[in-house]
Amino acid sequence: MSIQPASDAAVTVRSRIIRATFFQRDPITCARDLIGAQLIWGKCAGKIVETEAYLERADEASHTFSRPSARAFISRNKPGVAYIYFSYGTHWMLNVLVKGKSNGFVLFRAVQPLQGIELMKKRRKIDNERQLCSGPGKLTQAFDITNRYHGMNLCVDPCHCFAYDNDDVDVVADARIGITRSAHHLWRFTVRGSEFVSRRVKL
DNA sequence: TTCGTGATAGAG
DNA sequence: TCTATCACGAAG
Repeated sequence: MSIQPASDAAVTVRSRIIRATFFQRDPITCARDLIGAQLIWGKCAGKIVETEAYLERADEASHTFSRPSARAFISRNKPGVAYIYFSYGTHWMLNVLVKGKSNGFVLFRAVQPLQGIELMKKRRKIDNERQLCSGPGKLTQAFDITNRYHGMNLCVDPCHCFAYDNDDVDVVADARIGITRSAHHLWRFTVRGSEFVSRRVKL
C-alpha cells in the first residue's frame, strides 16, 4: 500500500487525490471521497470509515445555521483547514473546511485504527480496537485532537494530513446521526459492512 | 434510557 | 445574566 500526503505536488500525480481535495468542490463529494482514505495525525493513523457532510447554506443541522462564528470561520479560512469544536462538555469534533461549488464541513465520525494502536488504547483506556475510534468523540480522544489544532491547514504538514491508497472502497450513503433538523439528507458516508463505524447502517 | 458536561447564542 | 441547545459517550 502506498501512502501519499495530499500535498499540492501529489495532486498532480494521482487522480484519487485530486478528487479528494477541499477546494472547487462541495462537502458532500468530499465526505464521500474521503471514505477509505487515511487520517494521519502524529504517530497515529487510521482508515476513514465514516464521515458526514454539513453545508454552509440550506442545512439546518450545520453550525453555520445558528453560529455566526462558524460562518466567519469559513470566510476567514482556506479550504482544507481544520474546524474543531467542543461538544456536550466533553468531546472534541474534527471537521475539515470545504470551499468551492458549495461551502461547508466534513465531520470525521470514525476511523479504523492502523498505526499507533497501543497509544490509542492508552489514551482511550480500553483494549477493544473496534471501540477505539468508532465515534467522533472517541476518534479525537484516541488521536489526541483538541482545539489546539483548530485552524491548522491539513494539506501541508505530512504529520497532520490525509493520505490515499489504491483500495477500491464500497461506500454507503445514509442519514446523518444525532441531529433533528435537516435529518432527511443522505449525507453520512460509511464503508459498507465496516465494524469500525459508530452505528451500523440499517439495511 | 439517562445524564454529565461546557461552549455558544439569543433573550431579557 | 439566564437559559436552551447541542454533529456525544458511558453506564446501566
